[in-house]
Amino acid sequence: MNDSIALISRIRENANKLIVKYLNTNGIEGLVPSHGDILAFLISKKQCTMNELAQSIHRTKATTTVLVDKLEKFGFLERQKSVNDSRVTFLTLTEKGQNFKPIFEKISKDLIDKLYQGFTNDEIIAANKLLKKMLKNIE
Amino acid sequence: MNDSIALISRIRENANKLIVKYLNTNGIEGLVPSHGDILAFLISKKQCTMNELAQSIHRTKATTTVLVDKLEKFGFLERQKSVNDSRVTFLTLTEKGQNFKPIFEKISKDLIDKLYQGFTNDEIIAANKLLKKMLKNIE
DNA sequence: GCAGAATAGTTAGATATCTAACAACACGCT
DNA sequence: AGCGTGTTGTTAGATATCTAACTATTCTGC
Repeated sequence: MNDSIALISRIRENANKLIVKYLNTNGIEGLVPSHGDILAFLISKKQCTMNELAQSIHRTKATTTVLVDKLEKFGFLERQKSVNDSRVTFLTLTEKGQNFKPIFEKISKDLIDKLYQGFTNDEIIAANKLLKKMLKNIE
Repeated sequence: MNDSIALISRIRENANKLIVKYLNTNGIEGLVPSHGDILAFLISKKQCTMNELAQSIHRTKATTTVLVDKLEKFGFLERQKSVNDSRVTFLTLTEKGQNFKPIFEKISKDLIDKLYQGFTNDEIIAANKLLKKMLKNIE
């Protein structure tokens, strides 16, 4: 519907496909970028509530429930009820989930390398500055 | 999963929400950006096959069928079987669909204005150049 | 202590999107 | 003409994602 937006959409869709491809290459099938976002967040945060998680990955609580269900089923994370507030559920990575860290780092690097192939360092900085400015405009 | 990709994802998601909002504001409810892409393509192309359409909006044939079903149901476009090849279906806008043109133009303008608010002309040109370069890298 | 409001996470339903399979059709070669 | 291959658009099933509604729980003010 609009050239810039169309470009951005195409980049994102291709990036998502690439992420899924990299995940598969590293032996992780059936996951999508949002799953990756969750695992990445838990790698850095160690433990969080469903609410925190939903906010961090910019998804609704309902979507987060489904995403977490699958990760729990695959054995990447665990749920624990809070002892202070029984509405609250904490999430932590299992050992299997923690083993995701090196894979996550590799995929991130490969993705960036591919996205910015042929860019100078100045161009990379400029691109990110412009993207941040766009996002701020459209929030 | 990656800062630049995350930025791009956020921009795209916010842009899509804005498109839907603008569509609603202009009296068109129940449509999503892909519907808009279809109408825009038919505004410029007048008539096309399902295959051409699917390729132009970067969606699979299956998805395109569902999208077109809805637009046909809403009265924006019509299907006609080809007389030369009975597998082929041509799509054309109805009068209601053609009335979408000014709305489409307005939405496009509003969206760009918002995305590039506060940008110099050089920055806009630079942003698009960088985005094209990224897309080429990641295709 | 109680009532009303707010909150956390889940459930149900709808939808855009994909893959895979399919039926009908067209094409090219023998 | 017949056969094998390729093509078109649809159908079926799965899934991430949303909204809305919900239950159970917690919080706040009286």
